[in-house]
Amino acid sequence: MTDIPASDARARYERIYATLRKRICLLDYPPGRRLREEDLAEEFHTSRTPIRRVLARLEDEGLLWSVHGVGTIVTDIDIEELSQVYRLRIELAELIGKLMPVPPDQAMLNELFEMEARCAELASRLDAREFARLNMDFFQLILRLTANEPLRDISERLYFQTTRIWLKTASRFDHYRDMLRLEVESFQREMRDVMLAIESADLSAVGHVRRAHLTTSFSRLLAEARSDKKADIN
Amino acid sequence: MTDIPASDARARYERIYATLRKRICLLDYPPGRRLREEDLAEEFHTSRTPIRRVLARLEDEGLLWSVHGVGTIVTDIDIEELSQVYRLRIELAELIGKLMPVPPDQAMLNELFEMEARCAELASRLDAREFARLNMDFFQLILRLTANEPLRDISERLYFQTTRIWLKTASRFDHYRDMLRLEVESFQREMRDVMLAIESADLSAVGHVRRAHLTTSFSRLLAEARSDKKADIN
DNA sequence: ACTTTCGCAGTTGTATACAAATTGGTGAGC
DNA sequence: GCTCACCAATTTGTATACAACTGCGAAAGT
Repeated sequence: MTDIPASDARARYERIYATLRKRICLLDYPPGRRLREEDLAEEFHTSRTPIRRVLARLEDEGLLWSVHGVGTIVTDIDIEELSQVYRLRIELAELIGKLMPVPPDQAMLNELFEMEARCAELASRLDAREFARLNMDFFQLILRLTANEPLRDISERLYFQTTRIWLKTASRFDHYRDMLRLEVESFQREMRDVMLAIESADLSAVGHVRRAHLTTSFSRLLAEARSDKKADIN
Repeated sequence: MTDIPASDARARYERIYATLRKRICLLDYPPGRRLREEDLAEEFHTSRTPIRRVLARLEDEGLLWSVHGVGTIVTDIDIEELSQVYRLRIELAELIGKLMPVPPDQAMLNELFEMEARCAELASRLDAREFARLNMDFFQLILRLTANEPLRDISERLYFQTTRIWLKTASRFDHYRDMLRLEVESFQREMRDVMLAIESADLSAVGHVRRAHLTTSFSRLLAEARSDKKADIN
């Protein structure tokens, strides 16, 4: 059996999809932003047709919303609506260590060490966008701890549905930097706890650790958002 | 706020999608079957363009596989590969009763009674295709027991990824009718247990019941499939 | 007889012209 | 000055012509 031809059409499709998804989740395209198919077609040196396939998928996943005659708009996100996605993510986090766990190899451990270094550097510099990127990379590394592919796909999908909310919420606050510091510190603890669990060769413990951190991180966010909304009303 | 315009383009898209998905899962389009975009376009009185959007989604979900220059082919299914999806479905079954449970209204109970009648009738007639349809309807009713929409979406998606396997596996056996009878009886018990759990107003019990039945039903299938493979080798 | 090459038929992928829908503004009417 | 109707610009949705690719078979060469 030879290599799969890799069908560069499909490869390009995946590349554009990943690119746009990342832009949306890092708020390069903030909620409400209108994307023009023709602009994207020009940027990626193609026609509207392949672009439309990418946009259709992003729409199916809830990141975009196309309206005939108007445009393709980045969806807005509301923390109350997203709380359901979080509830589910919290449950799935535990499954990652339970369903077909994959002991990490040395390459993976090395990547983890690198990330820890990036995190330490981040703790002193406090760059929100860089935090979001690190968080994303860490998540995708964690996914490699399970060989259950549907679980990986679904977890990733839900991750990208929720991850924008932190950046968006925090950017509205004046104590933005305080929130970020708190979050980076919490993330640092999560990485440390995950590494300890991995070292003790207990992947289900990784699940418990991540579940706990996801829960606290979400309720912290929820509390902030609600206090903000209350302040708006008054 | 008035009614959403319902954008009949999107409604048609959803309709065609649901139609083709059902055909694939009832084996009207068996694994390996080649679909021609132009035929489908003609059947649904449209052009290839909207059809291609539907096919792209079915491909993303693993039910189809498009190859440039060859055709769009219904994917084959292998029970060993699908066991991962089953593992996940088993875990999610329990969540349906746990995350935002929705007490069933009278209309839903009536539908359940109707299904029970269909099931009883089925037990005497033994029609595999009708069994698959009833199973599908029952599953979609169960989904209404949770208001957690992402959980609903994901559970549905995984259901349609796995449901063909029973029909496909069973149809290869000469004791096909025995298998079907066994399966219908098991399904009948599942419905009864679910209704008992609902009557006692304990939706998390529904989850446990369904988890248990899904587990046994899958291992039964797995055992059959493996004994068959072994017989092939000898 | 076997192998290899070439070409044709058939299908999906891409580009593009056109249709349909919405928005915003402009001007007539009051 | 205000309202309403209508038109034009803009953008997504659809249809279709064409390009790219694959598989198969025929035919030529050995």
